[in-house]
Amino acid sequence: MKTSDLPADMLQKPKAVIPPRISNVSHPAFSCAAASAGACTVADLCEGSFTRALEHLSDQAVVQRSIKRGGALYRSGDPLVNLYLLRAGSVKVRMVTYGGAEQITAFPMTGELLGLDGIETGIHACDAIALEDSLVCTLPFAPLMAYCANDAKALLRLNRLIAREASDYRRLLFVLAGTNSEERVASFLLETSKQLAARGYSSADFILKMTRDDIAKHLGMKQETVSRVLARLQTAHILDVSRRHLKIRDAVKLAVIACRH
Amino acid sequence: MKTSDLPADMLQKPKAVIPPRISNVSHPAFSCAAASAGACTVADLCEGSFTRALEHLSDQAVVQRSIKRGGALYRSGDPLVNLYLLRAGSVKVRMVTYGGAEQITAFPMTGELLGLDGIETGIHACDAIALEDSLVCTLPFAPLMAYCANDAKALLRLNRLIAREASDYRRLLFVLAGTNSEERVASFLLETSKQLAARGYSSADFILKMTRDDIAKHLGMKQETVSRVLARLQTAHILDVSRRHLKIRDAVKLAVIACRH
DNA sequence: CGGGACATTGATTAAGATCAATTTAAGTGG
DNA sequence: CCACTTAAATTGATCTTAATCAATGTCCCG
Repeated sequence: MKTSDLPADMLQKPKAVIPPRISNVSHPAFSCAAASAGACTVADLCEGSFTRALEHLSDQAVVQRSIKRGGALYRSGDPLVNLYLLRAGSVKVRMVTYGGAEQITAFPMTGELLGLDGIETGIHACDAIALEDSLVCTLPFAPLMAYCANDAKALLRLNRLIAREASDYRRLLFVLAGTNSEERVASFLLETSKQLAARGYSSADFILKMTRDDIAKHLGMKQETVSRVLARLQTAHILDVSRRHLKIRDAVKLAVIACRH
Repeated sequence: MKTSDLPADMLQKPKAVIPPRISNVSHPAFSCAAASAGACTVADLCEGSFTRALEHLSDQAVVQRSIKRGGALYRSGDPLVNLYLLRAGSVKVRMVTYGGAEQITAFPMTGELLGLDGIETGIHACDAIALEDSLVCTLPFAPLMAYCANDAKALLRLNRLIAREASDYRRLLFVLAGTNSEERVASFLLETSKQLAARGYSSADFILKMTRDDIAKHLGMKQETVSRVLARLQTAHILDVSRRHLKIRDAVKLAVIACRH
């Protein structure tokens, strides 16, 4: 599984649904920068049996799909048909109550697997909304399962991917239940920074793809509080904030704040 | 899959690790009251293929294990060897930070499947601590997976069970991120009430197995606040509270409170 | 019938929500 | 290209909620 040199920002000018250029070796689902940088959620699946599973699938149905900024990859209530591998762009995954309250459960980035929230019931429990024009590979769920049944390693890996979602929520649970607003924002920023670094981007200088309100709805706080915390961290020379553009000036102090409780 | 008439409270005087009495039809893993009442997490697995999987397994390794109140079924850091079906008693599942902060992720009751937090990495991420003397059936994980590979329906069911954990956390996330202390306690009580009802117990008059502090550590608040909220609900004639003994006097009002946000 | 864990209750403080007013940036269409 | 429109972000003043600190009460369990 070597990587292609497909640019990470190929979506700046999204081009319809064009079949991806396939480099000499790699499967379209894995010709992403994230995989090469080791940040792909499914990266450890890239070698060996899971790759074969996907190649098997690709004979019939692995296609790409582009989603415009603000558009939905899937919505709560949709039947689970596919899982999706995020190839470019970024997404928010959210639940919405009848009352309109919104909880953002995750901000997946390139290389991550989307759609697992549909597995429990066969119906998606969340909305997946693009934060910018994005591109995914479609992984039909039923054939994927069928393949895994014939491949013990792939099966274990699939199960681990599903279990990973619970792990992620468990961590977020901890943050929401046990920390104050400053710690929440700090750990969110560190997490984002780490994820970007794993994808080959700067860990200290980046653009947030989501609004303050999105961050607030992820961390269980209000947008005003997010703003104020960022302002405070700026004053303390820990961050440079200019709207969505963020520079981490003192990652150590930020980590200390994140781990205080 | 009919049920046996094994008493639900058989653990009041726990008897060593004695092989279960097997009724004429049922598998030991399913001779629990919860399964008969339809409250078993794995209940929909009880019929058909999954039962065969477990019968297959029982030839080799399905054993029961008892845990004393306060004892650990498994601990964070333990390798995943078994999943466990809770047959009697109750449990808290928790994470603990280096700093000693504790987050209780769930209070499983009879019929629920334990140990899924070990699947992602092969190492358990949580502690499972008995809130009272309890009894579990041991389900060796590796053979279970091996069996599922041969049975497409069982495989899907296993995956759904794993995904269910994420669903539960997602719901809790919502509560922690979006509601005040009164709403949190109200939804916790309603949830508990519902689960008990599903197991054939009274939904309006029950004994909590956990301390106020456990509830607090589940809901992201302080024990004093839990106490005060309960007192307020008592004053409002919605509850009758006497330490762990709880009566729900007005389930409708309680539900209104739980859904306010 | 102690002793210790658990629970309740009160007084005070601090953190974050809420309400409200600007400011800033980014599109959009003439 | 500029004026106009609008979504997003910031900032301030005030209010509410729950945390904190502290004392007391009570029920099991050995």
